[in-house]
Amino acid sequence: MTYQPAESGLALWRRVADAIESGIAGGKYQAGTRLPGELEIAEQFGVHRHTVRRALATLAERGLVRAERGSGTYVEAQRIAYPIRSRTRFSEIIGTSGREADGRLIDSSVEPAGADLAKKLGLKANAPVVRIDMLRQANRVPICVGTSWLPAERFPAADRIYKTTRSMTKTLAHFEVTDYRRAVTRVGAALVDAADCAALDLRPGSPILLVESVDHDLNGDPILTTRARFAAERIEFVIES
Amino acid sequence: MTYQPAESGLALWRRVADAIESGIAGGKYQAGTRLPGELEIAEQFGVHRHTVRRALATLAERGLVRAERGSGTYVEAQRIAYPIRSRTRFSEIIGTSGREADGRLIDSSVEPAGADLAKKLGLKANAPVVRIDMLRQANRVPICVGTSWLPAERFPAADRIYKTTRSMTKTLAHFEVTDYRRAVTRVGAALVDAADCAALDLRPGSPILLVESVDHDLNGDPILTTRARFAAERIEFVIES
DNA sequence: CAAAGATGTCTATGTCGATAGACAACTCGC
DNA sequence: GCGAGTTGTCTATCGACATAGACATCTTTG
Repeated sequence: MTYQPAESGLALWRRVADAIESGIAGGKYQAGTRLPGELEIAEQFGVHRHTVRRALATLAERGLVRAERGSGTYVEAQRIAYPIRSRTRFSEIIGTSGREADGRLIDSSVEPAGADLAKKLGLKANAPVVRIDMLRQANRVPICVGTSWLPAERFPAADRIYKTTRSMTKTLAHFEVTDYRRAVTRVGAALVDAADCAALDLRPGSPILLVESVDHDLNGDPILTTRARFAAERIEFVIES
Repeated sequence: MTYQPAESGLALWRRVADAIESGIAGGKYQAGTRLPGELEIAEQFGVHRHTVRRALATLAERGLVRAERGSGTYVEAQRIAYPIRSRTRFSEIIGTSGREADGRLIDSSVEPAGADLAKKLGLKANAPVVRIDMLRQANRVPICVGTSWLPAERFPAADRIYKTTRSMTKTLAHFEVTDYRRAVTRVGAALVDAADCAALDLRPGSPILLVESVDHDLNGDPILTTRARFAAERIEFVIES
């Protein structure tokens, strides 16, 4: 065989890399253990050793594996557990895992709410909302990018507060909302697009977790809805019922 | 420019296809609406129109969009909402959405539990468990493949029951477990591997949702743990807190 | 120390991916 | 009915992808 991309649009080395990465994510190759040799992997996938080398090179560059000359290639990585429950706070979760949480404001504005947004926040159509685009990191590693919307009437200039506090919890506290609850979370998966690719420091074709959420205050009134994209290779959601 | 895969291992047309698919999943292009013209998309991504055409062709083949000659290309798809709560039943969820649920047994056996598995099911190390590999469909469209494990002592020959009932709920009912609860669910995302690619009828490089779950009976004793891979393009999880 | 086995690097060759340009066929609005 | 704008199809060119084989360099084991 020479070159048979089989209509998938994925380079062969990329398919091999993805398969190994899946193996690591799925527990087939555990952290610290040694991967099979390059020749063995090549035989397993029915490809040339050079193709395997290219796959491993990209995994090594991303810090997922580490090649040791003369010895073998070893698994490095581990995902952060991200619990989703009624009390879900980015900075708390990251902090509890022993990492330093950070939120950067990318852009913001006040806009009229579309139909979908107004319904989620319990507002009249075209009521003003504050839009906050942000990038969240753990130990300087980007975890997710996303957009939050808050009712502008109740939370005027929430974006300016967020810019200085770098935390949504602290921003809400500014408006006397000392506690709030996650009401609903929707989780899907997709492939990263070009813009997020740069923001999250991912490769094109990496999987991302799409999250859409609504938070209520203690009276049950919606105060915040968010659409975020998480780097799937760095995060795993945990839901306890 | 000629050919610049930019180290990603993804064909350019594939990156464009993924971006458009993300746009559909993320709500940028809503169902029924018209996509921008081929030339416009080409300009937007800085690629040739042929490249865009190839991207759209694959999306059309998968039923995500529909091209109308002389007029434009239109969005078709919509994902199934899959609620995750303490009462989570595949057949119920699919049935409620107006689709026909089906479960096919792929393989099964009785094995000693590994350390991880024994802990999840509250068993002693190496206690026997029934392993059930299955493929689940909605209207004959594959939704997920996965493996369930049950304590073999309490649920002997559970695999044979599953084979005939094609439902885990009915299988448990055979053993006088009329009700049970989801205790914990872990959700991640990855890229599909070769085996699941065939089973789920996906293209290589498609994103999948990884789900690991544990169910308890009403006494709080673990009775069932599952590791499943869902086709992300057909499903979206909903968590209400 | 020596041999086996692992990763690292080089050269060469055939096929596919992406571009470029041109034209056909169809839809819609005026 | 006509023209602008859209999707559908063709030919040609050039660089990247995958293969093939050979050899260097390092680690581990006996």
